[in-house]
Amino acid sequence: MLEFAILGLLQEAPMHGYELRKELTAKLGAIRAAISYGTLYPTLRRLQAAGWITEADGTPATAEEVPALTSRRGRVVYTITAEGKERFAQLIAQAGPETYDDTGFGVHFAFFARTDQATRLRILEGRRRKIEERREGLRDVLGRAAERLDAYTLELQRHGLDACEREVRWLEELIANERSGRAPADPRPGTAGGRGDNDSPPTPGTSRTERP
Amino acid sequence: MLEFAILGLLQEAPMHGYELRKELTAKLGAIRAAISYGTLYPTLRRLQAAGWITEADGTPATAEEVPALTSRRGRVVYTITAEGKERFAQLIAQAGPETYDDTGFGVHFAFFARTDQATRLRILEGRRRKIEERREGLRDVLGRAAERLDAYTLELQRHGLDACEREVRWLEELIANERSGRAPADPRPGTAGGRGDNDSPPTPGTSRTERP
DNA sequence: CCGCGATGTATCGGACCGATACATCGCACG
DNA sequence: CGTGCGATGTATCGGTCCGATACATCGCGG
Repeated sequence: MLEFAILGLLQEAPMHGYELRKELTAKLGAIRAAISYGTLYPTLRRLQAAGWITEADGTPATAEEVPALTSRRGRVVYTITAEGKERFAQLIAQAGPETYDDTGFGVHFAFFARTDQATRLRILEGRRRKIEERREGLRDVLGRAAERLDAYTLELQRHGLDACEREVRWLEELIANERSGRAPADPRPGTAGGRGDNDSPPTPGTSRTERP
Repeated sequence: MLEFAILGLLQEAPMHGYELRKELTAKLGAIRAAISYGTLYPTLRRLQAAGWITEADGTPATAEEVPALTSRRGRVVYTITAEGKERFAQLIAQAGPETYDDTGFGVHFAFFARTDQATRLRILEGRRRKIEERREGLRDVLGRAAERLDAYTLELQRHGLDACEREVRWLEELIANERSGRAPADPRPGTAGGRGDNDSPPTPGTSRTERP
């Protein structure tokens, strides 16, 4: 999961670890807490060993260029390689059941702008399926086993059920939008959006079309 | 976390591993997927080593009928000990910041029926605080960094923000109920509940008052 | 009588977290 | 002028938990 996110982020710009974590937090703040360095740095080394990213010292390696108003100390800047981009595309294409759990889905969704429409649809529908199953499980418990559980546990289930129903509806909307080729959260024309500025094109292609 | 849940469940009845997992799934289905056996069994052994649970063979031990080869594998039934109950109470009393993240909060909440009111209140307020912080972070990103992010990422943040606001409201209700001594999800008298049967007393004491 | 799904116990590699350590930089405050 | 302090930055370690896998028993229908 983290591997996927790093590969995705480094395609926007080369970064060092600390920066990577901040960007990760900004992008994934809705679905998970800040990533731990205890995970980040070992993962970076793993990706580097696999040849998917390369390490470049932050200090002016190319002689006099970039006087660097900051840092003499080794800030290690990572850059994604061609193999890394390929790996990222492969991870998207392979997106399977593990993509449907909470974290996996969120991370993949955050990089939908780099995902082709067919895969987006597949992931959204897989996620919906999974949430529907969870919802049915909760309904079962609330219906059949209600008297076995205490009031607090029941309240927890109710809250969870509500969240499930809400997410299913959200996914339905996204799926409908996806099928009609609109951008996410782009209401069908005629409904006032409320929020004025919505740039970002209808995200038509967005596929990353590697060109060697 | 799992340790806490096991100790809590075994106070209701002795169980073997498989059963424990099913009960765990029923009770925590709203907040997390089924627990893995790769976690459950090692944890059970750890708890046993610590003296908090004891192992008892499920089959009646008829003398020296020891399984020489592939004979009847005993279902291992675990029972909580007095030390285990004490440990559970201690875990509740110590409930700190780790209790405020998604999983930690959910698990503790599921055992609120075994938690004294003061601690319930403390946990609910800590959780609310944490969600409020997450909410502010999301508002920040949506406000300040919106143009840096693509439409999908923004949609994810909006959905997350909505979930945060919803959870804060839910927590407010629970806190208000808690302060007034009502049971959870017990609307103030006068509002029709819609759901007919709501047994479970107002959960007045519910404290487990260990008596040495 | 055979297969098959539910029940049941168990291990192993790997992902990820939280605490901790340490070093540099800019700057506010005395 | 220096001094401490918060942000930046890299790194390790122990521990929790997951997912895949393996294996054994039981009841049931075909």
